[in-house]
Amino acid sequence: MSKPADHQQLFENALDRLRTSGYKVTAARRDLLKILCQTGDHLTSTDVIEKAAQAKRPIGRASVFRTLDLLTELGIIRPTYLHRGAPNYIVMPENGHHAHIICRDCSQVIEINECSIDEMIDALEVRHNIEITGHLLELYGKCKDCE
Amino acid sequence: MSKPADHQQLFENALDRLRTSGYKVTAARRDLLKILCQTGDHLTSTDVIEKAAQAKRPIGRASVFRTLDLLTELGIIRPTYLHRGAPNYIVMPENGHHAHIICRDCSQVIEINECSIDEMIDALEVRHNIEITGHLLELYGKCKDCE
DNA sequence: ATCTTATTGATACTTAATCTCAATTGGAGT
DNA sequence: ACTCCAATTGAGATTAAGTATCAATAAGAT
Repeated sequence: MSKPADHQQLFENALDRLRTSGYKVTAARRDLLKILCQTGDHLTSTDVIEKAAQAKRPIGRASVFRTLDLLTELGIIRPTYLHRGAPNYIVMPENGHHAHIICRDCSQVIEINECSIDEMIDALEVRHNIEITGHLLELYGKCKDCE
Repeated sequence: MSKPADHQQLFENALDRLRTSGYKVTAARRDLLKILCQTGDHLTSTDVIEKAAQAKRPIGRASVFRTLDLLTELGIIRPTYLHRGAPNYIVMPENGHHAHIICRDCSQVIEINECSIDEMIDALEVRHNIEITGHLLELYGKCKDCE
């Protein structure tokens, strides 16, 4: 079980992962990561493009998509489907665990911090001979407001 | 723990869910569901559009998108982001459980049938006062071929 | 068999994402 | 600090994905 990391921590860690993976830490990537970490979860690419365009040091459209792809590949962010249309991106913490509940009626998203599937993951690693480095658990249900 | 339902079972069950939700069981919806259930998981909308166009009784582009949206809303299918670009759709079984591992290197998808997070879900239902009807568990790692 | 309403398909349209290529920049090495 | 080179960027063109409109059709209730 782990506490949610604060924004600054997430940001620093993500930068490290970029660096140690051999990619350049450019102004565009730094600024974009800042946007993602500060704003919080569930931004669409359009959201990010908008924010990036309004920044003091604007980032181009193509670079936003490229960076989102790169960060996804590195496991730093993760696209997920909340509503129709474009994916929403979440920033994955260092331990790679993220879980939320989506209400099927109102699409409200409830973030979950307690997550105890570690034992199951251990078993899967052995059974499939694979090293698991992260997960996304999405739960679907009907929230109390929608009952 | 549950066995994976066979295609026919998935299909019949999905039709039932459509019907009991008050939607008409049209030829287009039936054919499209058949495509989804028979072909298996991880088709993109473009894949489905192609298959639907080649069928004996072709289904129009717009109807494919409409039906994919409807089936998603009903929890019968679920978009996920495996690679870049458009989402891939998976057909959710009656029990609403789906889990897979995605290799971060080669994007290979390993389906998982054993899934033991039921106790955890019970606890979450109580804690968040919500009824959970399904989940998607995505695990990220590096498969043996990519080590 | 009839009727009502949901659904469909064709087309036009909007929005999202990708490609290309010259200009720029991070950072390794000197 | 300075130089250099490959990685990265931005602008704009292009392609692909998804949506809207509306007359025609079909499901299924009576």
